[in-house]
Amino acid sequence: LSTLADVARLAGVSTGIVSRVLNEDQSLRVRDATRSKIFEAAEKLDYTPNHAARALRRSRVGVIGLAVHDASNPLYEEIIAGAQAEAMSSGSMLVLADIDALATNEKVFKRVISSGALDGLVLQRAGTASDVLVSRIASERLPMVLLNDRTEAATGSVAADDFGAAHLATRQLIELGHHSIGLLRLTGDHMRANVRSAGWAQALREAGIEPDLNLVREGGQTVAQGYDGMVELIRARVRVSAVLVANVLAAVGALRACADHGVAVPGDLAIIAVHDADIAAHTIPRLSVVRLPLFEMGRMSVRLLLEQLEGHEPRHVTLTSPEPVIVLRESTGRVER
Amino acid sequence: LSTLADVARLAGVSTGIVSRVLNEDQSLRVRDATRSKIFEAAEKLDYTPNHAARALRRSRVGVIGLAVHDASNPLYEEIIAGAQAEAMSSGSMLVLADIDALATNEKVFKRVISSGALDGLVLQRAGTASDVLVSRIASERLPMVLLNDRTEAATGSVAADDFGAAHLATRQLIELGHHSIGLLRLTGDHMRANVRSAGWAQALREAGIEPDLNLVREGGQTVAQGYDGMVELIRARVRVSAVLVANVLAAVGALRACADHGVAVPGDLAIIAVHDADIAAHTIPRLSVVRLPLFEMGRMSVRLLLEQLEGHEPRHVTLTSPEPVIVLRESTGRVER
DNA sequence: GTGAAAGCGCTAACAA
DNA sequence: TTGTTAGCGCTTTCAC
Repeated sequence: LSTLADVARLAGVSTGIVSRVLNEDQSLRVRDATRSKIFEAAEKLDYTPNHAARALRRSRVGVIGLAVHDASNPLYEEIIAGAQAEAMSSGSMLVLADIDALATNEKVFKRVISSGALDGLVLQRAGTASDVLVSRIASERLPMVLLNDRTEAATGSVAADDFGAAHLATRQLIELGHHSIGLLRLTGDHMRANVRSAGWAQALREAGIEPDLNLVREGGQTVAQGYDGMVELIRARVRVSAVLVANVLAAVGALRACADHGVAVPGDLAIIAVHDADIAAHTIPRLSVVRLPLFEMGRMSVRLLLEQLEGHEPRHVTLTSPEPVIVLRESTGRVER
Repeated sequence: LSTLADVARLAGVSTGIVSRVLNEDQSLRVRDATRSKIFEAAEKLDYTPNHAARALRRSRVGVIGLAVHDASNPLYEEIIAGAQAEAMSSGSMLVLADIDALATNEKVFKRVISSGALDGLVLQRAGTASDVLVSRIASERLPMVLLNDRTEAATGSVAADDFGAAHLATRQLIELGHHSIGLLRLTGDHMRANVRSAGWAQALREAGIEPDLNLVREGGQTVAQGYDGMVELIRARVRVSAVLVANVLAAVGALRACADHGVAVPGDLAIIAVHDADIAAHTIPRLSVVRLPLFEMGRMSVRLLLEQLEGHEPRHVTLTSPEPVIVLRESTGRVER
């Protein structure tokens, strides 16, 4: 493979200018002829700068990490795509990691983090033990930004309008005529979970309904967890005519639980979920959901990280636009219109 | 952060031995005292070798890429986990990429590939245009191994027993008493697709049934594609009492299509799918599937890649154990027993 | 047993 | 406008 020196030799100049020309150094005045000689030579040799050498020299590798729980959750698809897009457009490479996998091997993780293999890290925490470990280790060595989770001041964060989404969904249920509205909340004590719960409560209060904690269960964020949560709720034999499920996948499981227990959806129980996904349009019945700007969130998270790498102070941004939007399908019953 | 030189200074030795001791160079005889001084110093300074410097020197970065279509497909979860595990245990880092995202930006992709940022690439192709582009570019610059897809000789490959899986599933259907058995095949003309189709055909022939191509449609590998495929099959008004769907997610969509068209599953139509996933146990009705050793496949793929990096010839391996296993749930009807 | 030194490919400060 | 040079942190050969 060809090196800078090869290009310089072929172009008949020194490596110094080749580097500066190829990197489009503005503060450089070159003869046009030289410039083109260099470009031609680079083209001819199919020159690509060596990653390691550049990283060593610049002490910046151009790689940023995105660590999530359960990377194959379809929800992350959009977040990842957004992050990917932003990373690409700034010439960086995005690498995906699973938080639990990272925590499994603390040794390796520490090495990766401390070795300068990454310039920074975007983290989607969920309050687990792995989270604590991973973010403690990472935060003392790398710039970080947190997704939907704003505990520390020293790291950036970006939050979607989780409150608004839950609020909107709940209000929709109320408008449909429901009074006893349950909640399958995200599992754990973290910002996303709490804020979505708060949106639910607030919407109820605004409608003059006192939120009833007996109608709340943990719904998690997987099909299986959603199933279990709904089963609990059904077994509790409380009066509910509608439920807000804080996560689509959980809602898929919840649907199954209803079917297993003879609860008709939407006849006996209306269901609406937070987040959209391919599958939500194909369940029986199809799921009504509220859609959040996940792509934007991914994009913003790496933008904030990049800012920090430029030396700016960490920022906290809450995405207010595009706004959460309701997608009405079958699980909330037919809309009269 | 501390460097090798720092450690050497603190231990009162030269960087040379520090490097060799820390890397456990066998061909080195050191005084035990020296060795411990070095370890202590490294410990004290919390020394971690710099990734870039080491990569530059060794011309090996310790990073291997895994590129798939649709990374958030739950099927990949297992493959990825397996690959991850193998990579970790050999001290490498696995980075995930989406083939279509890569193909989007040929420039960046080429740069990543040629810059030595990756030691090798594991690729899950599906016969798309992106695939062709990506694998052409990559194959001339990097060692590669293909998942379930064995076209070239110059790259390694690992295949699951797709034939066996499809064969097993189809035989199950036959044993259940079905004669008219349809197929929702994977979209595209690639090995996985063709081999699964072949397994279906072969099982039928063995039972004295001539495979009927009128009963075959494209089912793709997403919920939406499966939906469309099944709709086509239903609209064709052919006589089918059972269908093998080549992918679970597609089967989820197929279920929806049946519901939409008044086709009762398993009453009117039995369905069995290839691959298992969390969701298959939560659909209505629950999906019967055949499970393939995906984790093993991921693991083997990076093992083969690592072998190539050691200078061995590319190998092709077909995973025969563990064998495909049937998981009977509801979509094939109750098993008499 | 251990040290010295060269050099991987690149960038940036300084000279010319 | 271009060339020269030092050095990023590490590994490895060769000398002592």
